[in-house]
Amino acid sequence: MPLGFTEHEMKKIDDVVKTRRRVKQGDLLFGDGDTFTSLYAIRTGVFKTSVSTEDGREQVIGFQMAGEIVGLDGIVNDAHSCNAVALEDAEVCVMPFSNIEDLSREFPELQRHVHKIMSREIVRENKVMMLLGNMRAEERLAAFLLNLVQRLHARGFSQSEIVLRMTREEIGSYLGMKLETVSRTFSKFSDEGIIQVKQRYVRIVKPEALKKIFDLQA
Amino acid sequence: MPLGFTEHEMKKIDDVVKTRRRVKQGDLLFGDGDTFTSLYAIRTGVFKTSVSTEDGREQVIGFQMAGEIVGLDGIVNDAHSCNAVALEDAEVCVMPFSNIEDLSREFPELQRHVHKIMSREIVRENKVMMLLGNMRAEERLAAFLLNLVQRLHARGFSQSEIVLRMTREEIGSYLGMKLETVSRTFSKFSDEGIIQVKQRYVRIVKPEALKKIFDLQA
DNA sequence: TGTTAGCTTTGACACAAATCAAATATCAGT
DNA sequence: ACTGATATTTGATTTGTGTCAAAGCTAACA
Repeated sequence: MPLGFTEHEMKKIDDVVKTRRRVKQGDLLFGDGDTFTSLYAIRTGVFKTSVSTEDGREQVIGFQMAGEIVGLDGIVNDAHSCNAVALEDAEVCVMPFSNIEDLSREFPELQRHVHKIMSREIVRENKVMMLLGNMRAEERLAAFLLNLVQRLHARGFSQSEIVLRMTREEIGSYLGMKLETVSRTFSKFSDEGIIQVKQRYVRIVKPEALKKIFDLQA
Repeated sequence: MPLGFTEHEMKKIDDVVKTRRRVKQGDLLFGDGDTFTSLYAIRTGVFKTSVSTEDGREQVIGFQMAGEIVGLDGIVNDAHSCNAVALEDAEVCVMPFSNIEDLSREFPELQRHVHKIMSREIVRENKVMMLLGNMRAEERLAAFLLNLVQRLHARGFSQSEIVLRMTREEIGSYLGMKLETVSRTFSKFSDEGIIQVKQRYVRIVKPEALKKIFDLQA
């Protein structure tokens, strides 16, 4: 939440955020087609969001963690158009969107904050499109790992160690490649001494080498 | 613009939209890094929006036409993070974002409208991610063509005839494939009698066949 | 502590799309 | 209307990933 509010204002804003909901690992926070009522601020746990085709192919569109907002897809049609699944036991703040709209008419700071959140999501997706449209498998995985540690580090975790909450298949879906290719690319980075991998545990040994892969590669 | 306003309200809203700007073919409406001040509603002409890597690869992230809004990427950092280029001579309404924010605090209908526009863009990008991550060249081009005629038809143009405003390379960039592959796929559809192509002119002969390609394909 | 089910790794092979290359067509500007 | 620049098509070949298959690893549960 943004700064710059009086105590009284904070109180009103806090009210929007007071409802909590726990989501067990593997459970849906919301699903494609569900009626849209609220945005969700993740307090703990990691989620994946995904869309599916009729024939059953899944595309993971993002992995979200503490402090991030999910549910923005639902605003336009008053119904969600993707699935949000907890990858580990999680807790979210349920923020009824009508309350958000009411309050953000009252508080310009909050209004601006909401707009920035939506714009940030658009910009994030632009970057993913670049990744999916232009990059090769190694670049994609390098970008993915760097993005992940950076976000984890911003939340007080290690700069170099990651415990992945998602499977190779989910990583592959997000990055537009098959799980075998994800696995092979992990192995390749490991052979080159850039990372250490043991199943879900990844240690980034040479972050510069990863950066090099994904911005020097022609 | 949404309905349900009084005459007086309409007047105030119209004021936001009164500034016009002409953009010549090939010119930038805004570029990556430009200070963000306004959203732009396209009145005439077609734009492409794109992002680039340091090493010069371009990823087209969308083609926008009359009635669509560009510039949402700029809100989060008060600076644009993509380029918007006119693919033909165009005219836009310049809508200073601070005016939009002021007015949408006053008019809940407008506020809701702005939120929906941003959410719609998020949902659109989700679909593009599915396309880039999961589909094969033929499916991508089929989906692209169907999307294009559908939007053109909604604007009063033909259901079956398209004059492309973008090159094969720009289509390829958008769809995550090389221009040669775009050209070959056009030729293949043409050989199969699904479409007729002559350079930028495309006539969709069998729309069902295109639909079949992109939702029946395993 | 054994057993099962679900992940992950690795190998061999196939194939869709990229790359390289050349010919043709079209457009913009003089 | 000519001319150079740009866009498009098509062919030959290469290559990065996908596909299929099998074995190994891990974790959860009885």
